[in-house]
Amino acid sequence: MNKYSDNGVVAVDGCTVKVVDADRVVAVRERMPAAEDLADAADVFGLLSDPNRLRLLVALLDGELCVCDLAAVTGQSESAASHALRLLRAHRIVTARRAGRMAYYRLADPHVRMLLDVALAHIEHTELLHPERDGTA
Amino acid sequence: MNKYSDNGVVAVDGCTVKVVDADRVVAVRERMPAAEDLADAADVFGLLSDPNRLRLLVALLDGELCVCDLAAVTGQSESAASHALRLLRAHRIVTARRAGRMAYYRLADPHVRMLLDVALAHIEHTELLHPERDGTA
DNA sequence: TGCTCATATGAATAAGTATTCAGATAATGG
DNA sequence: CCATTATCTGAATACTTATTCATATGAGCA
Repeated sequence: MNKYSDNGVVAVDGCTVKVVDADRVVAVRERMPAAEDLADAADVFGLLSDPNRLRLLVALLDGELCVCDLAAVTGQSESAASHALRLLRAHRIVTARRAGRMAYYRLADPHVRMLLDVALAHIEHTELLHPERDGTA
Repeated sequence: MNKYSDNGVVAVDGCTVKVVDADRVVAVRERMPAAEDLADAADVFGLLSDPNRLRLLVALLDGELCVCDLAAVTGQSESAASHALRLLRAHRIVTARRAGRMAYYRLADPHVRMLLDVALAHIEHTELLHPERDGTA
């Protein structure tokens, strides 16, 4: 038995809160990542939560592309693409290489690449289960 | 050589758009998942993009918890937790089991579990690189 | 030098989203 | 039953975010 009992109270931010399984609450709280780390992770997920940004990143999985090609691939205006790319660049998810007046963007974050791979794998998997959706655009 | 040339135009939604590498634009567009699938994936990422929801899901990685324990673990009001859980439930990311007046929630989506695992692995990895942040809440 | 094109930016609007509070529902114990 | 407790819900507020349009920057080219 622990110093906390089930069906008791737990101290949260100084004040006490009623809980059902106090031991597990304490244990899970101890395993919870730091607030700052969770905020960072949430930010990354947030950047992936927009269909247009997601399209941009999927397009970049195979290698770099310039802004106008990215706009064409993702079906958005070049201005919208540029805004989106700026956001992604600010979070170091993509990097830009300038060649004359063109800017070539590429995926810079292997962690994001993994998340994209998981998402795409899931999409393909559901395609197999539910082939009523056409996989191409 | 393809029917499209580099530095040409590509048809997008009926109207033509200037591109630099027309072949790649066409190729990438063909590999792009369906809009609906991308929207679904973006939705899932969006659900993971809030720190409080992320905390809820991380807490559920080890098994089910009731609403008041989830509120305690994640440091939010029970009302806020309930709202968040409702959203997650609506998207079938968690499921609820009722036992009397308590509701026990659990992670229901293995795909989301994978995404959480990737995110947590990344957090732990950066912890090792930058130990200035304390891993516990 | 002046013109055009690729990209970037700012500001404004519009749309979406989180959080809170008050109250509703429904189950338990007395 | 009545009071209490756990959870849920709706509506209001405040906040964040996407999208657009107009314009700026800056490179190549005539």
